[in-house]
Amino acid sequence: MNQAQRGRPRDTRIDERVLRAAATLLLRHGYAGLSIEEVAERAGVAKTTLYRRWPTKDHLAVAVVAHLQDEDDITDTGDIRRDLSDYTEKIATALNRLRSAGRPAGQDNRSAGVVAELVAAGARHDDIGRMGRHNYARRNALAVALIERARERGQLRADLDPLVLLDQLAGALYYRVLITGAPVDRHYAEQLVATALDGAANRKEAPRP
Amino acid sequence: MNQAQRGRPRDTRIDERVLRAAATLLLRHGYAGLSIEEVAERAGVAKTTLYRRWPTKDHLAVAVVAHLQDEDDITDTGDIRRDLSDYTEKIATALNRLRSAGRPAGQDNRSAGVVAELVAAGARHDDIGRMGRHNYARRNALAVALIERARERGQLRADLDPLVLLDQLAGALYYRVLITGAPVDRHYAEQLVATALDGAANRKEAPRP
Amino acid sequence: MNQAQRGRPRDTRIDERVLRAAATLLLRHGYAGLSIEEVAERAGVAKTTLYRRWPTKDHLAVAVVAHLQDEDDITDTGDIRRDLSDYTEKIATALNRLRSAGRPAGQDNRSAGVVAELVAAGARHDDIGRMGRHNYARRNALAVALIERARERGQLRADLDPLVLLDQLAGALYYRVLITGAPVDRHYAEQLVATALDGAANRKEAPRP
Amino acid sequence: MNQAQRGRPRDTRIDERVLRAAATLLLRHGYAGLSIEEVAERAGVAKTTLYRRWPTKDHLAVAVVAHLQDEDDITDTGDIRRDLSDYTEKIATALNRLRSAGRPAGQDNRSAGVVAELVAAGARHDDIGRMGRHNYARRNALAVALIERARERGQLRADLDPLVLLDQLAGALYYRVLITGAPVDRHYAEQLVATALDGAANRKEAPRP
DNA sequence: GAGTAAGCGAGACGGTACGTCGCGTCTTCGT
DNA sequence: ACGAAGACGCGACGTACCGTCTCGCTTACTC
Repeated sequence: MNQAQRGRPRDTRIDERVLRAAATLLLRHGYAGLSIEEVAERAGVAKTTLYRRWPTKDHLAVAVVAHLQDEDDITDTGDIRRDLSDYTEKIATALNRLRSAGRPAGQDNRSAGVVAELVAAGARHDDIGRMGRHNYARRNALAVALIERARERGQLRADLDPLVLLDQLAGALYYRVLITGAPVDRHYAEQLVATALDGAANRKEAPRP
Repeated sequence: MNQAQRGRPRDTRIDERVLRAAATLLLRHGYAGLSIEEVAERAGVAKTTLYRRWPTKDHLAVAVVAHLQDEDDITDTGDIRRDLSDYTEKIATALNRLRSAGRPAGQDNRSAGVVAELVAAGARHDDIGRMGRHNYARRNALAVALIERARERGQLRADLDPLVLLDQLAGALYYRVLITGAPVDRHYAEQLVATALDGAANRKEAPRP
Repeated sequence: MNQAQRGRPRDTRIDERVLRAAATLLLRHGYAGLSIEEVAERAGVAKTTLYRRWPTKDHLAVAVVAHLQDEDDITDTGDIRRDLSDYTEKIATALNRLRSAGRPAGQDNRSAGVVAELVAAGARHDDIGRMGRHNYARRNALAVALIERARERGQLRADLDPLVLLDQLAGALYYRVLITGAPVDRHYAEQLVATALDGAANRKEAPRP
Repeated sequence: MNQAQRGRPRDTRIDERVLRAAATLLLRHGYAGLSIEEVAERAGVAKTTLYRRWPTKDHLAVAVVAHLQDEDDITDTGDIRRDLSDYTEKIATALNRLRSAGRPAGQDNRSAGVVAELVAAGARHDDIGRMGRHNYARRNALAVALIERARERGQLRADLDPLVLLDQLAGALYYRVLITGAPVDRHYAEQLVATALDGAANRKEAPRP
């Protein structure tokens, strides 16, 4: 059965207030600008209360970002080219949100760092890392299913490894956001999908004789 | 001509000693385990001397990694498939070095974090970010030239955007290392290149009707 | 009524431990030998805790000395000559304690410096200066009262300014300790009082005709 | 004979420039505001050059103040009351110069600290201490001679210890400047001398029965 | 409705590094 | 030698945040 409740129950409104305050700080001042001390003050909450829910600043930050990103689900229209473009664009949108949210204007490097710090957080704490990988696996599983169905319809090569294709799409986005700083948008998503599906090799001539 | 020398010249052996000490710490204990205080002590150097050369722990860390990675140049054998595989593998090797160096065994998450922290460092300090992007641009320029030559030889599509192809190759590697934690090796590099060149679409039938 | 207690109360034993450790260092190695870092270590206390109570090394040093000097009160026997000698001697004793405490032997210059550094501390920080002057004013007020009573008994001149007399007594002591390095003891105190009371002028002849 | 000169002779104009720069800093920002680094820069002189002349910041500071104070000599008019008042006032003037020089307005505590820091400097370095005491002894010797002559003229008690009288005069001044912060001026000097010469005791009645 | 177990606000505490400051020494070149 | 320039070692400073703790008070559920 349910564990009988003992003692005063947690005030659920607090989570909301804290996450909002933390999100503000995180997006405005980057990861370093997110200090537990200030979050507590802004949320009108004691530090103790914070630590009771998120054992670490890293955990809090992850929760903030998870809270920001609404679940994007995958649509299957039968047109794999379009479905993959949609999927890719959704990832791009989420990344862009983290990248530029709350920024005055121009290229916002700071928040690009937020993504990196989250990755680092995953490396610092096993549980965060596991959770992150689990989430990615879950998301990927849906995309893999999409690809499988297209393959069964004969739209994709029979020997294609779906994960490799996904690596190429999502990877390119992360690479741009994290490393080169180049922009990612709908157009880039489509270009990516086109290149990935049609191949870079020239098929007019014998690609491999 | 040469600027006349003013004052006592910097002791060049110090850079060497410091970078070595820092590299040891960074690879052994991850980014958090890299403390200026201890680097100074191990290198037998005053903390002020460190700060005179690297204004920040982030700057030092970047310098360390730059120092670790020997310049990988690109070879052009005429076989684009092989050249790209080599190039991709070189990146993978560099990433793996950061990932697992000094780790006892098994999957080493900690050092995956090093890459992430370096990215974050680039986001925290404009100068580091600029320098990083500049370096990537330089490396990419060589690869772009390689691709252009192959295209002129008729091996690649005329309408191919070389940068997109490179994003797909390098991006997939970074994605695996940073996000999913999957392994990257020679085999993966080849698989990546094959998928990218030949395309995911099934060409036996009409790819786009 | 009493302010309701908020938060964890300060651990009062810490003050004791810190002041003891600081006193040891101060008396043994002089002002320069008093380092917050080492006090913290010896007292088994975090540096932050120290700074929470004494915002500055100067503040700590003042607190240490204040803690060393037990309140010397003034006795009124009716014999002003004796009372002033006692008072003067008490000051001398306190100064000597600072001067020679913990010194191996011989003329101890170092600790003469402690007095000077405390004065300098009062000049560096307004709050310390104010507090110091306040304390001296309080002590002087008692002595002034003593003098007033003696004057009412007809033992002192009617037109005497008590503060001037006190300046002459205490000042001579500080002057010796700080400037000339000459010794101050009971005998000197009595000599001082005698000279001050009886005057330097020769009264056998008309001092001012 | 004189040691034959070897090498380039010292540039004598440098002392002047340095002392002026140092005096500015010392009077404007107090002892802590006197930094060798900045003195060197302002004087347009290398730090090395500074250290070749004054082995320590303390030594420099002492030199600065010594340079500021022009030698006050003692005048003997035959009127001991007036001579002592003059002497006392001269000391007061010198102290006031250190106390208020360069201050915007109001009571300037900072520079009161300069005096204290000089005393502390004397405690930190034996040679400074010795030199300081020597100077005071020299000055006092002149005053003692003055007093002796007055005593021989029958103006002062035969059993008077001249040094005690001087302690009372000079001490009171230093005490006010350093400790209580009270003002010292011509009027106070006269009051001091009067009290010291005539005595605090009431001579109308039997002072000591 | 008295007990009691937990939540909560507040703030002290230990700890770890950080980056800074100033001193006094040294090394190099040029005068 | 002296002088300018500036690197270097050293020692401490005061700060910032983290995450833990100890108070007193509040809010439920339970008996």
